[in-house]
Amino acid sequence: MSKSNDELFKNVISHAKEYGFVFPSSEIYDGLSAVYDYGQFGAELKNNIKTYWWKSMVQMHENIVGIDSAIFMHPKIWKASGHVDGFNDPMIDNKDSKKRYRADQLLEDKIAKYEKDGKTAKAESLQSAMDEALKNEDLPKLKDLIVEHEVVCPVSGTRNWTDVRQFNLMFSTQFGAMAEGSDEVYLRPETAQGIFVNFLNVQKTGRMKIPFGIAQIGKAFRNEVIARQFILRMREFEQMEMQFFVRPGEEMKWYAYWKEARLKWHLALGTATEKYRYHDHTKLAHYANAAVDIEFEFPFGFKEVEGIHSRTDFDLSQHQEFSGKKMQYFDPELNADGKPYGNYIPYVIETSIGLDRMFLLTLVNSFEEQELSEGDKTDSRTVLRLHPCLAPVKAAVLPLTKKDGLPEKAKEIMDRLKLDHNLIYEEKDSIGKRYRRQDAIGTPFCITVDHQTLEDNTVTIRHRDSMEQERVPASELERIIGDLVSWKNLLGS
RNA sequence: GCGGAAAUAGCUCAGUCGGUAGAGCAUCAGUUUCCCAAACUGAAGGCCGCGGGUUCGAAUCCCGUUUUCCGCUCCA
Repeated sequence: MSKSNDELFKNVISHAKEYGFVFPSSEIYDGLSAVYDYGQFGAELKNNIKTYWWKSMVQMHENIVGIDSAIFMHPKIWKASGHVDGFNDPMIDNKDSKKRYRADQLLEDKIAKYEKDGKTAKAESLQSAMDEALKNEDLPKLKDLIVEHEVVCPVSGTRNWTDVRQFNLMFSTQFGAMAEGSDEVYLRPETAQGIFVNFLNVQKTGRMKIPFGIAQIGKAFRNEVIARQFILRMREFEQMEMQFFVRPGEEMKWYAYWKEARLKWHLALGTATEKYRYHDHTKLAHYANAAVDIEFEFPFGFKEVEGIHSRTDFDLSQHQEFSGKKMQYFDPELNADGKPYGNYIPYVIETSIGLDRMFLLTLVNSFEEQELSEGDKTDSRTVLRLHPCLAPVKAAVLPLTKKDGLPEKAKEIMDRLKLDHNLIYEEKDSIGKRYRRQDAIGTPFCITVDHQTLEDNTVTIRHRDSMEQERVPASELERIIGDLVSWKNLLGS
């Protein structure tokens, strides 16, 4: 990270705290590692990002519906999804090189070496011993095998190993008040499974026809080995994701469609195109046949914000196998041969965006420290150039002074407009200072009531980005502000 | 998890040789001004991250711990 970017990121974090966007969790008790709370303006901004996503995905697509599934799910689901196996890795550290490895991978490498050297018998005996140990989750045995077969660290070349430890990335808790006899359940490590297990419910009750999508916004939990970089990687995080069910064989068409559509969603907010890039996966997860990340250039480099994955029929097939319920769809449409497509397990295209990352992206991208000095008068301001639809506060109503009946007039306007929008009323301090305070939280418009208002019932609207003002009739305010912050501006583009 | 750095007011930071804590900005009350950080007066705000130790005495020295940042590592 370059020094200026480092500074920028630190300033954004300070700003986020100082102006009530993000606080460290449990701060008065020294905080809890990698857990953060959203403050008064942060919660508003986050809600607006959710609304933008939900409206874009659900409201704007007649064939996409939204659900809200529970965080607790049947433990078998995580066996079916592969998380119980995939999220449990036996790890071992080399004390000299300080490198960490997956114990089973070190042994796999050793087996490969034995085979290459023609020591087939040794390879086979190690393989079966390792499989046995992994199956029984016998960690000391894995360590013994590493010692016995003289596995060395590829970096340091030494055999100075720690014990093998299990890293479970899923949080677990006891289901049922009595610890004894209760079952262990996991906090979901992803929201996707809540959609897959409701596939039949939604399809049937919603009379959904393929292709169709199910969207969801919700919390997920991962016990990351290391969680850092502010709210970029947290142990408790929120996902906004949509699973789009398609006919087998048509998945690549829809993959391409969503890849493009999702980037458009980001760019519609006005972010510079060069801040984004696609990152195509070459190494695919076990369930995917194509995957791409949409990455944003944070001050500390390009990082994944959203993923678009072609998940094939892996998840639904797994649930069909583990639950014994048929996860099929009957497609009555006629194919090229004039026959119905018939029964099949749909293929799935997933779009999954990290809400907290999108929040951080929005903060970083809108944060600007402007130099406004003129002549010998030094001046500057910090402004969040948020899209009006995302801004926590849509407008501030400000009487120019505290007397001459201006506050009364301003409150009258405030009472009318607050029926539609989240507003702030403020009469303390000079007008310039109040403008700057609103800039700092990204309020796009300031409505100023002055002496002329009392004469002809006009007010000024001061625009955050240009700092310019226009005078409009107070009676027109509802329409004008309504138009300026309307979702139409964002969804229509 | 390893290594490095840091932690003092809401924010950014100063604090000398170990002698009971300061600035700027922000906040609150008031006077004055009235369209882009005005000025003045006053107030509030601190277990110097936490816990031990050394010392007559610790923000300061030592040990531990927590949290954060950076680099590794991890991220099916």
